Amino acid sequence: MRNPSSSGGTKTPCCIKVGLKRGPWTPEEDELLAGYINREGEGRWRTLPKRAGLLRCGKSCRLRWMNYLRPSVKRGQIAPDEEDLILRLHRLLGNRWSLIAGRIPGRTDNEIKNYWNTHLSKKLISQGIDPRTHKPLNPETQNSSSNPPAKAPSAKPAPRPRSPNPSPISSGLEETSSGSPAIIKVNDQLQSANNMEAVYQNGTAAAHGGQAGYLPGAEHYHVMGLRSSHHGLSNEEEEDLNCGGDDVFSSFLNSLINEEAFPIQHQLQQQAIGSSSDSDPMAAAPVFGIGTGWESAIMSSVINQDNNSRRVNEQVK
DNA sequence: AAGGGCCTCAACCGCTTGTGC
DNA sequence: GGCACAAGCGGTTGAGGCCCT
Repeated sequence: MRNPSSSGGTKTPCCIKVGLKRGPWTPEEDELLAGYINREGEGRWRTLPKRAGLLRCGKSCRLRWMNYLRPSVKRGQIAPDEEDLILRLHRLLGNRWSLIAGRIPGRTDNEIKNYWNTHLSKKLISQGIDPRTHKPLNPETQNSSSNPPAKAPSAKPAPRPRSPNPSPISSGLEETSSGSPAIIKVNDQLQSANNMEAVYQNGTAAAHGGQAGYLPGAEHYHVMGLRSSHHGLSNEEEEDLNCGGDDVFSSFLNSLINEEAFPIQHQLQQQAIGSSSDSDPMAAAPVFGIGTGWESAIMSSVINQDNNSRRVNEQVK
């Protein structure tokens, strides 16, 4: 795909540095990689290419496996319900594609990211919705067919400073001085969701021992309620993880995703039916109450989760 | 038919995070 | 605490196909 000679940065890409192959994968390479991983399993990507007999860097192998060769990867069109889920999750999580992908079986973060950038963001813009904040665009630009924003810079996610806990919500708060209280509430709640994620990551970090075959992020995905069939655990182990794991964040996310969990909002939506666009994401924006009590549930469940993870890790050993 | 522009998405890059020593 | 290494993540790129004129 990309021209190797086009990478003219100050740093030399690893693949060029060691004279490895770049660009599109050939069927032969796919076969080599898939065959090796099926025999030996995932992991140790840095040394995998040499062991598998591939002239690729480990990163490239990992990406090819994760995004294309992995058996669980679903190919083909994004279904309408998947699209709706992506929209809802993006409203909740922002550009956190791996988190979004984790909740959509068979879809990869790359695929969802591409689909968002090429389809959904444009769709939102055409509906007068800012794809970054899920808030209405400037009313002046709204419903303005003479000034289509298809190629507007906002169609692509704006570069954001990297941070340990990137918060898509911050972008939603930028204009809250003029925004509605409902949006502020939403964003407060979502910020809490981000914090919750951090709690979970911290809470399970101790259980992430360096066992052979351990896939970083696999338990994290589980904890986050992200069903992943490629984490290297058997069904029994996965069930063990599920059992008693609480998966509160997953439940929380589900409750956010499911509008039925928001009676007020649902009521508003019912009222809005017929009077506004049925696919208006803002019409589906949940209106949160304060003090749901989930935070304490999270904290207690973290302890259970941690203990449970330790137990499972012992079994894996 | 041609060719220019647009669109899609696989692949890459740079950075961050986690872990072991 | 600092360093090195492995892995994951989000942003970006560009080849190839499609569409329009």
